[in-house]
Amino acid sequence: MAISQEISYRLERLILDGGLAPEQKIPSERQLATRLGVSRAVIREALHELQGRGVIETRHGKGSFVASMVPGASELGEQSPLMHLFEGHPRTLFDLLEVREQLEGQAAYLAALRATRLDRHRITKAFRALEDTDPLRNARLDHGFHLAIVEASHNPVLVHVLNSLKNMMLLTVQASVANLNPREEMRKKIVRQHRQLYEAVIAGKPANAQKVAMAHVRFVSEAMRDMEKDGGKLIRLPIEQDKANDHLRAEA
Amino acid sequence: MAISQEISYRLERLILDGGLAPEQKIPSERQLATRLGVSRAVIREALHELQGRGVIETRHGKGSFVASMVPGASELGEQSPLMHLFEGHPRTLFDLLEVREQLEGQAAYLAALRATRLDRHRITKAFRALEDTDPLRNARLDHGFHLAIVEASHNPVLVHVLNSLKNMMLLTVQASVANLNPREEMRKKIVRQHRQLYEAVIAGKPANAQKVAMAHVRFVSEAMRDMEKDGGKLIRLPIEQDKANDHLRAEA
DNA sequence: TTCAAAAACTGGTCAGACCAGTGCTCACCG
DNA sequence: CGGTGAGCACTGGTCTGACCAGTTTTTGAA
Repeated sequence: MAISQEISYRLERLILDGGLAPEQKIPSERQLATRLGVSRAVIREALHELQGRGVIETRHGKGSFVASMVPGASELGEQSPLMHLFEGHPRTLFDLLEVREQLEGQAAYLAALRATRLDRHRITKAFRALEDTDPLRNARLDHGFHLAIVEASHNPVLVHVLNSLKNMMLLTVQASVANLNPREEMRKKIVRQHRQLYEAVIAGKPANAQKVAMAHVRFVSEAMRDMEKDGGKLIRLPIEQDKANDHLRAEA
Repeated sequence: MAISQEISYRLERLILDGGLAPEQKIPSERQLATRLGVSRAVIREALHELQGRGVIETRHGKGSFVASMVPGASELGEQSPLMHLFEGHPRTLFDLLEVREQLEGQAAYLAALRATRLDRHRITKAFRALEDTDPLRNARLDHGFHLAIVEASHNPVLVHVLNSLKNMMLLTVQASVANLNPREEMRKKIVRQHRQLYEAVIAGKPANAQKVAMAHVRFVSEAMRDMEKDGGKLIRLPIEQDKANDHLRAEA
């Protein structure tokens, strides 16, 4: 067994057993190296391993800290490993949308099923605002409308996951959504989809709401895909390899 | 962002996206360092991080390999169940399962649609292992089977989200299968569900695969709900201090 | 007393060296 | 001819010491 791994296990056990509390600071790399009688490189490798397991977090200039084991904030949140899957690969965007299609559908389904009076009131309010407002500036309202529905699903996990996915999307394609609406024809379709979704949820028709919500996401997704194509950028097919990483492969 | 982390994410994406198959060899540390224009230390840290996440395995003198999450070659010392030491809020557990039902269904759908020959091989291998093994000891195999399917969806976002959800579940209760299987009639049902799922995916029947996968998660979910009702608070592990590691703590 | 510069931390990266397993090659010996 | 073992060329594992880059503390001059 490699020393670096022995050390990572030792530290992990110490942390998980409660010897070190969450948020607590771990001794500096140089200190650990001295005390354990190994080089700093070994310590760094061990810490990276723990980092990979989500046991610790490391901050440049500050130190390493025991990660809070509550999965709420850091697990799927903004600092999620998912974020780093991007690297500007448009492929990931559509992977995201693919997942969102499913989850938005489920959210709509559950919302139609579980929405309370208060939920319906919120959804209605968001929908009215969306309809009455200048379509050129309604990105936020659009978000609010969908969020109201998701929250009406009364499933915190779903809310959280969808929120994370949406945040990640906004970081990459902020402009895209905005560019979608101005095209009159598309705007009308989207408005109609929203209305259908709204009515299905309020009317308490789960299956219908799900179908409409999924169609909505898929429509947006395909519109974006078309836009990408028109822009000259080619979208990679699902299973196609990423040639840019070819040099990472081992030779045969 | 640290370079070592960028590299680990880059490699991870390549692997999860199907660019590198399980058991496949990764270029040597020295090669990676040269090709990516960084020092070997950075490469080693990145690899350790991936190792921590279980994405790769490293063998002294041989090289690093994409981990086979599928049973077969990972005969090395079974990692003892890590934490699982929480007393969960059952509510969150079922919220999680609700979302998982949807996503596992989607994964199965996409897998049936997109699985390559290699994917089918891996899935088959995992399925065979699952069928041929002592049902009392197959939590890992069950996980491997489902994971093989999820990965065949070729959607890294889906892989990550489902993995996160599963990790969260582990914080609440131990793997469901371990608790469910001992009941003979349930075991048989689960086995049949697995077989149906397997056949649908291999046969390339997306809709069918999705339906079966969702039914499977729902079944497990309901079984757990019943168990809860029967008053079974699940696993709890003793917490043991390790005084021998006192010198690893930072001074107050 | 105030506050900005400097010092003293922290982690991040680099270079080159050497040790330790693994596996291939090829010349030597029976 | 057929082993077979020593050597060599790989692989990862560790060490050293240097320097860069953020963060916090100390310090000294205005």
